[in-house]
This record gives sequence, C-alpha cells and structure tokens, in this order.
Amino acid sequence: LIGKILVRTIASPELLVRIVETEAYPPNDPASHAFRGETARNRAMYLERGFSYVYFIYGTAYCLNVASETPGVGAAVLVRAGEVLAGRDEIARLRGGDSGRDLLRGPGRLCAGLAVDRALDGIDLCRGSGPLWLASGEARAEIGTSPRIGLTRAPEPAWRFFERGNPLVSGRRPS
DNA sequence: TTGGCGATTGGCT
DNA sequence: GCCAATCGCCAAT
Repeated sequence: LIGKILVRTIASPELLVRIVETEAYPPNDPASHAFRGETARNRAMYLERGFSYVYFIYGTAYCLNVASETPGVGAAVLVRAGEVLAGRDEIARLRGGDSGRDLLRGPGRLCAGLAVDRALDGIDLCRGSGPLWLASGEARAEIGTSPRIGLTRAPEPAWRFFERGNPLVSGRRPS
C-alpha cells in the first residue's frame, strides 16, 4: 500500500492522498482486533482483500484499514500517514486548520482530513470509483520497517512499514 | 447491565 | 515527555 493513492470523492475536485506509512495486523496476531473472533465491529476485517475496515478509538479518532486476507479470515493493514497530492485546502478545513507536517501524520488525523468515519466501513476500495478508493502508485524510496506504534501488547514483530526518509511518517523518526 | 480500556490526539510542562 | 479527553466495544457479572 505504500505509495498508493487514496481518492476521496466527497469534494470536487477529488482529495488525493499518497500513503506513506502502514501497519500490518495479520491472522493470529494478539494485537489484532480479529484475535478473539468476528464481532459486529470488526466484521469488515473478514471481507475480501481491499475492502475497508474503519473503527473508532479513544472516543476521539477514526482509523482506516484495508482488509488483507481471503473472505472469512480476519486481517487488515492500518493506514497510518499520508501526503497530500490534491485538495489541501479542503483537507485542512476538515482538520480544523493546516498543521503543516502534522496534517495527515497519524491514523486519526488522516481519517479526519479525509472525512472518514464508520459510514465508510466495509466498502470496496478497489472498484476505481466510489466515495473512497485506491489508485495505483509506487513508493519513491526504500520501504523501512519497525515495531508497531501504541500497542500495549505484541508491538513486535516489526510490522510497521514506511517510506524511508519521508518526513511525514508518524511516531519517532524511524530509520 | 456494567466498567475497564484502547491500533490517538492535542495541549501543557 | 506526560496526561486528560471521550465513547464504543465487549468480557464478565
């Protein structure tokens, strides 16, 4: 997903955001929302690869994931940070101002900037159309890895992925 | 029915 | 760097 482009069609022209950081939550991962089985909340993690899973956390933030396994298997990739390609003014408005480097740095900020909430849970991101979808794109640099961020259990193994050298990546500056 | 807690953020020191 | 805000989820009662 690093380098791929999120297309949000809420506004005209479209909002375009390039993904620069992700985290994997594969099957049988103690840190995954799917670890204890399917529930109403995590249902979308069990959909086909490329469907969205959106959840609400800490009473304040939404997080966008992409389902990453075959139907019936719960797994997803969290989108943690992005770079604005188009629609910066609208994205800044949705975020309550342009915070510069922090505009889409962090999963909750990225969702706020693209007006992503539970209404977008469980939709197909690979249709090439719709309210939110993924367009092709490539990483501009080598992809680095590190332990995952903010987990109280199982931050290892190093299932965080980011475009090396990109200043828009969240957390402490990784190498 | 309940209460402990989280894949976060923003403000303050 | 530390911590409170805030609320939906779900395991346990």
